[in-house]
Amino acid sequence: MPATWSESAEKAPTGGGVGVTFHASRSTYVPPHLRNRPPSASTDPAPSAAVSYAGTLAGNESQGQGGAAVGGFQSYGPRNDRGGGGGLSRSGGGGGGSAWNNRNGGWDRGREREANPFQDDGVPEPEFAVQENSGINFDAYEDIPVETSGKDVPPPVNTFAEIDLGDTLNMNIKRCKYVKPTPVQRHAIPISLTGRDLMACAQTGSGKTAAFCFPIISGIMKSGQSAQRQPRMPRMAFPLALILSPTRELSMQIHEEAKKFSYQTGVKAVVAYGGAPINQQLRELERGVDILVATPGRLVDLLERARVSLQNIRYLALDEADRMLDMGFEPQIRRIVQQMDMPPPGVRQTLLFSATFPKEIQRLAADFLSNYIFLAVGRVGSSTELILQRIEYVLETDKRSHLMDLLHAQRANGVQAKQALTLVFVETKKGADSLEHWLCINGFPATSIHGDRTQQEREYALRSFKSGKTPILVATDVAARGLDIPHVAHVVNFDLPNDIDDYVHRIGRTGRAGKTGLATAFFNDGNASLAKPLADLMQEANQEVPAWLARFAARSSFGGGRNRRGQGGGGRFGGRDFRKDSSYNRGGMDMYGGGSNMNNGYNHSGGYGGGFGSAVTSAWD
DNA sequence: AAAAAAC
Repeated sequence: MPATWSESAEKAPTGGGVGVTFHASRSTYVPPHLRNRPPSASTDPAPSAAVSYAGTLAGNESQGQGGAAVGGFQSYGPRNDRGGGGGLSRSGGGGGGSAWNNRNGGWDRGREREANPFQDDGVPEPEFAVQENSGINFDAYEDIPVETSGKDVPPPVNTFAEIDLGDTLNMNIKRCKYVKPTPVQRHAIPISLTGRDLMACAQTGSGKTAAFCFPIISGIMKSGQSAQRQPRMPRMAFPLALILSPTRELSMQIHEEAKKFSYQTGVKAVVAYGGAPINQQLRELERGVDILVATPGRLVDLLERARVSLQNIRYLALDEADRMLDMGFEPQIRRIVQQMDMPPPGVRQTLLFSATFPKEIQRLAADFLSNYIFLAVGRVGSSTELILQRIEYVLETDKRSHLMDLLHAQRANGVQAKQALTLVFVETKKGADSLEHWLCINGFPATSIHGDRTQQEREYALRSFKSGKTPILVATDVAARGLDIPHVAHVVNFDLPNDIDDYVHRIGRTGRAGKTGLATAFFNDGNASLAKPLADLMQEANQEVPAWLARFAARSSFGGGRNRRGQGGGGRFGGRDFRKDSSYNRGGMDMYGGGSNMNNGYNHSGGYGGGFGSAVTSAWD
């Protein structure tokens, strides 16, 4: 899928009816040998998508809940421009093979041809994209403040031309329609190219994936070691780079991006994640892999089967790094990074990226880094000002009817509103199922994504949402982080999360690439512990804080509710390196080290009873 | 207390 920046840049100069060219370039034909292939097992985005779409045309939503397109949403019905037979008449640059130069094609076996990743993103542009004419709002990113710390920080660059990434990579950057580096790329790429370890906090959707992929691809190309095999162990893969992410769909997305960036460079990216047949992934790995994108569980499986060795790893990247190191994931990550055959910090290069980075997680992360540079791009109120945040007091029993009011209003609001994709977050998997069902029986075209659905169902739901076929997606936190879904105009926090960082990531699914977005949250007494950090967040983002919420905040913070978003009087800068805390200089890494209350002005909020009450989340989503 | 992540 296109990075949001590239996509916007592409649309900007052409204005009005650009989406049309997109449509013309979509391959719609499904070659016979690819029909009925399970989408989840495929590493080729184009054919897998086509397969699913064939299914879409034939039947209903996977849940079998009919009546989806009933009340007023007819415009989202099955697209009929799919069978147009225009598959070959691709316009635009990119060169290279056609969409069905598939690796499994018999005539091509052995010397496989690299599928052109620019040809088809796997998901057709929604119909309403035709009407979309908003260009990227570069101005919104011009004055983003940046903080770096660490020894000998290389200076940022202003253009891609200033960076020696190599001709092929530069061509791919052009193919992606990247005009100039985003703020995080301007800083992170030079740092990574000098071989330094990096902890980077940057807004999602601002080109984070490219920021760690470009230096990795470039470095592998320069080393001339791509696609190494070990003749003595032909069945074991020896990747040079490992990119870990917390969800399967995010790993898929990173892999799609990595394939674009590495097109015709000779650098091979492979993805491995659970819920999908392992055999196809094993075959891909056997063919050679430079960049392995994976979720932790499947990778551990592959390591235990001795099908992957990490001994040649020169680059380790953790996307959503704070999530990867939180309680749920940390043991697995430690096992992969510290207890297998991966080279230690200082030998490998380690790159950590996230939009949020609580101090206690920064502390953990230091174990994986060597002499690293801390980078924070973004300021409270800069990026999030693009998202209009609305908090409404809604009793648990009223949530459904209130949601229906919102959706009706949206529907009645004319063309603009109809174009919107709406992402609804709930707390539990059961809640997701039940809300999806309720929406469907009430005539709203909804689907859902959560961890109890099969991988096939998850991927199908996401595609159906992205394409606009099912413009309402009910999701658990599986969809909260990293996913780049163009055209999400409205995020509804039907249930608020307990952690303010999760809220930040959730609302960040809208308002991307300089566009504006709307985020509505249903708040009630059950969310009291979130009142204070939520009110602080909104204030810092120049949002209007309802008086009743401010009262809630005053009450709950008084009770010592632990919230991590500290409060630094006034325009506190979002990014902060935990090494600047005095506690760090004591050398001891004890959790409640003596100095932790003395950091610069953070601790006068009510919630610091636990020593880390003051910990601050870094840059913003 | 929930979600995610292997079979």
